[in-house]
Amino acid sequence: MPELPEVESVRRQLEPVLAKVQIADVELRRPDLRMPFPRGFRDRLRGQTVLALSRRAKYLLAELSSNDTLLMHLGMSGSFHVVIPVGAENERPDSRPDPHDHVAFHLASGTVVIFNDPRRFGFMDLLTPAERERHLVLSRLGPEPLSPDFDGAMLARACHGRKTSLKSALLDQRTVAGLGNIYASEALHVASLSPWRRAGSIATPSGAARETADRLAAAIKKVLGLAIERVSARGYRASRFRVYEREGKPCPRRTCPGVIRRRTQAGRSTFYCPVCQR
DNA sequence: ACCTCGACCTGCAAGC
DNA sequence: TGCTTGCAGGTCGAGG
Repeated sequence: MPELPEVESVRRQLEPVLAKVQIADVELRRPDLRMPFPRGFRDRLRGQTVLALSRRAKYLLAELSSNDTLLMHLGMSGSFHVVIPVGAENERPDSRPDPHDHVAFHLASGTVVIFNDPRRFGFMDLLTPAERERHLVLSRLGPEPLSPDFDGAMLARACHGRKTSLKSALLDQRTVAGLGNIYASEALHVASLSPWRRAGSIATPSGAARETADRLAAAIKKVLGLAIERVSARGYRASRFRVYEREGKPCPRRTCPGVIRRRTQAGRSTFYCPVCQR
């Protein structure tokens, strides 16, 4: 489920459970997810204390007392759940273990943190400080959209000269980090911008497009900020979307007579209002 | 260098 | 009921 808001919500839930706690053991129930677990994964984690749990784009980073970083990605279907130890009388001997519970972190407190991922598009990696420093993906990620220094000027710079569509540019993690298929569509609707518009068109040298880039940057912040609140309050999916999965429904913009459409763009569904998004 | 496409893997809903 | 098909919120590598 995870775009930036869902990952941030997971981080907030997990942080108090993991931070300052020692990992007693790690159980790997299969050798790989999207890619194999690194060699020595278990041994390098055992006995480590998690100093902090942070997020960059859609990645979770657990800083360890060894100075290594446990890098985790939820892929398309990854989730964590926390199992707090209870008395043996509460055990359910008849319950089958979930076959998609792939990793179990046994904490010194007795709490167990389980990683579940049916599609196995997620992954975990263990990085030394040097590896983290020059990590090919991390080092190329674009700005954090919710950081104060992300603004229209920054977005315009990232889109300058690009011939791909605005939607594709937003999905490209080097442009802005953390948007996915849902919130890219949502942000474009808030900003009244067509998903098919050329990305470079919001960055003309004349500065005429500057207002457009500002509007889009503000829309991204708004959509993500709101989604974090909703996801954290109500659980996973941020319940109501403006356009996503709303094909055939009226455009939510007051006074707009449009009807939401869905079209495939770069192999993925794009939802938009053909009337007010230009 | 840039961009698009297919592949990765499972589960679920719709259609026949 | 059971089969097949298409679709799903992410990323990466091959190829144009």
